Amino acid sequence: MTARARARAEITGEIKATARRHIAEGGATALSLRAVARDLGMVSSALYRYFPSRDALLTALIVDAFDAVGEVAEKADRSASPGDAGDRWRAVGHAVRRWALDNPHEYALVYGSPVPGYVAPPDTIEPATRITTVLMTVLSAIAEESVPRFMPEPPASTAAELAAIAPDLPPAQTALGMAAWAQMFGAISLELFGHLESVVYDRDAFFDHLLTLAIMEVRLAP
Amino acid sequence: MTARARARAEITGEIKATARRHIAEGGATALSLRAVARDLGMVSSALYRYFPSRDALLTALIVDAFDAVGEVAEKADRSASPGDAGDRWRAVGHAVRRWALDNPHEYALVYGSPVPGYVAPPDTIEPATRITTVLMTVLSAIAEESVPRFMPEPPASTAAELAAIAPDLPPAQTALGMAAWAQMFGAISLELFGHLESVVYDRDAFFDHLLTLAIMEVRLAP
DNA sequence: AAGAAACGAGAGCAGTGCTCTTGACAAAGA
DNA sequence: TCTTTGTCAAGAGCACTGCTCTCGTTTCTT
Repeated sequence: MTARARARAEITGEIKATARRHIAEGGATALSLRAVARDLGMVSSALYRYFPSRDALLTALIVDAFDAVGEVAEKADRSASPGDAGDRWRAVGHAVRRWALDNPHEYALVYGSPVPGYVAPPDTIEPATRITTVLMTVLSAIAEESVPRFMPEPPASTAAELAAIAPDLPPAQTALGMAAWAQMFGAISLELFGHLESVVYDRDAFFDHLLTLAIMEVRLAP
Repeated sequence: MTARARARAEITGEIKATARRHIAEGGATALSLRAVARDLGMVSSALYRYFPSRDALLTALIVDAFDAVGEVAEKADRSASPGDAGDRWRAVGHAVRRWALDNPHEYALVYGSPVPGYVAPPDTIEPATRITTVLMTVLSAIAEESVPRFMPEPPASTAAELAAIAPDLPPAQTALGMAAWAQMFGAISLELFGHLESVVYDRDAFFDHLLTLAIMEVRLAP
């Protein structure tokens, strides 16, 4: 590796790092090539030697974000008890949520609304499958575990809040209602933001089935 | 109502209409006051007589979008069989999804990532509760209905696709897995994009309970 | 009818992405 | 070792953005 190639890799990394910093505190539209260049003590045009356009820089950051959330999920899965599929699921879920809360703008970058005019290049779909693989693996393990049928009660603090929301319903049922809500919302967002199109094709029927499942839980509550 | 007030209301409506049109085909960041003004045959500065800033115009559009999706939900609920809570739920779900697919950028405006630097003014929270009210009402009705316990099978087309995704699992279980996935994703997005903070306070415990519920379904499958 | 308020138009400021040209420097070939 | 070749930072410049200010003009209110 020549000195030039090394310098190039280093500068590319610095550009991505400061760009990520800017996005972290202002979101995607706050990403300004000139501002990044200013922070690095170079002139804006010099930046085009490393990224052909603003979108290209954004794409690189999106790929990194997909990779980051995928790694978070994999790590959480590994750190959970291998035999307990439920523990694995919850570990992954909490880890992904933690990452999302810590990096809200990066989460929005990959799971929020796509940047207008931006079309995901092929480079992004491979890192995107990383977390999908983890989730599918864990869910398969859960499906193969046979556990007694019971519907868990929410913990005391949650139960109190749920009682405040719907005083005339048992908290467990309200919790299932919010789960149904989250599920519906999540299904729409997954479909709309393009994380489903390569998996499910008859999305009308699929969504209808999901809606049915969502309220089955509510009915199973008591 | 004076002629001036009438003209003002009319022009305000035209501005919002063309702004909505621009957003529909380019997203929120494609909303340019100058472009809107150009389309209306006026100069950009004149537009500031009607909206004090770009964000104010965006806020008006967000309020309208919340109102639109709320009305869609209410209308769907009314058009369903009043006695069949499950039918009401599915009608609302399909209607909201339809609206989201028809108006993706407006959906992203209210349920996708918030525009950077944009903080939702108080005006937006009241229209935002409209759909929440509908969903809670329907879910309450579902909770009060007593129905036999059974886990519905996915329709044939969906079952085939699910079998392709996970060949070694029963399609019904794969469907429940994707429902769990959508639920987790939806819960994170709801929390992150600020549609939950005025409802749930101990979000850590709440999210943990949701995660548990999500996989209960998977376990209940066979 | 006179004053006040609202209005549209225009110029101008600071910022943006991006392109093109210029000169300096390093890496390889003769 | 000298020369060519390609890469690099820098600067000027274009078209665009949100926004502010000023200027006459129109409309409503008193």
